[in-house]
Amino acid sequence: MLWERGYVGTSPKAIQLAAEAGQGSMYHHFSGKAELAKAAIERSGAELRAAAEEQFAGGGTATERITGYLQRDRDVLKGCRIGRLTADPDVMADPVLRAPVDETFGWLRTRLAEIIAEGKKSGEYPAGLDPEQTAATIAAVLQGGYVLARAAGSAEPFDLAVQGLVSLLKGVAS
Amino acid sequence: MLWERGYVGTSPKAIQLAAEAGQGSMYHHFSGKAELAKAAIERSGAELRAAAEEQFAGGGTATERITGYLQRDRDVLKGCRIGRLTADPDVMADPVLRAPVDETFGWLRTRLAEIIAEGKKSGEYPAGLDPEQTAATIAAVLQGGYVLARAAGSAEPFDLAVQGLVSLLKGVAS
DNA sequence: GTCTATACCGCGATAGAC
DNA sequence: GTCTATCGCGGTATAGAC
Repeated sequence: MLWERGYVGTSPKAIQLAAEAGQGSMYHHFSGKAELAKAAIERSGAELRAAAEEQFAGGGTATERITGYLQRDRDVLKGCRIGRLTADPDVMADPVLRAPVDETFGWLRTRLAEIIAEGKKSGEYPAGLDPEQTAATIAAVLQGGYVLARAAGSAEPFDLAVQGLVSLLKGVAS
Repeated sequence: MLWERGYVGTSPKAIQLAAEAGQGSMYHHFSGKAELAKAAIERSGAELRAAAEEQFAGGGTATERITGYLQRDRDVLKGCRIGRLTADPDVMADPVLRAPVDETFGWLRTRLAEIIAEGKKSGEYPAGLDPEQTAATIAAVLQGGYVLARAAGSAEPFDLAVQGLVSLLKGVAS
């Protein structure tokens, strides 16, 4: 529900209805909306990391693993579960809720930078390529691709952006 | 206010307070929240186009104009006024509100593609570079850069992503 | 054209019975 | 642990006076 409607747009009552749980149950197990959201965000972050690592850990060159990650099947029009939360004022205002969002993208950028560094070591990428910068660019293309796709009501801009990035990466690869 | 709190997070009452206008005035000039938001979104879209065109129309090579646009001063942590709306369920669900968002990004991608096509014509970029793809990638890096920056609570990821993209572009340019 | 008053609803949380 | 009842608040809009 966070994914579809965001934090502000999701009410405890709606959650209870979807979970077929009563008010009392919810407030017995969670102190309130924020704590419940925290649990949900941490879970989504863990799932995102697991899904990404599946691609990263597979064999192949750095470019192969990165393009595999970029081009894996995605629910493009629904956007990114974690990324969409950055537009939620209440999430951004609460350090406890922002933390798991921050950590997830921090992990992703670090992991991508490692793979690019490996690609440099193996001679796949030129020595001048900056791993941190390139990692941020890759993560940004995905997040921005979701934004463009949702704006257009079509997955096309996402696919174009990803293809454009892959072409640029192949352009600098030896 | 749309920029800071989004559509769902902005109430008519708050708007009236900020504008020092009464309820009656607002409902006399606008049929309701949606129509008011439509006007605001269209205005933001026009401003975004004007600001971008300022960079695009300046002199210089295609790469210079694109990097000028990418690196211009931005309120990174506040995000993109138009892009953030793609996370708003009520905006996405209403075709009338989504239309100006769609048109703004449509215009931006088209304009960037034109500049890249000019760069190809002048021999700055290789014939194999796809203008539409590259344009989508550039727009996505900006939108995604905002997302990463807001997640991190720092402009750094945005700057890294932009620099990474500029490096890749320069890598394929002759 | 602008004002105040009012209406209706749903949010987020609490209270206290069972 | 779960239930129902209730609370106070603010969102969104309308009514009708001025």
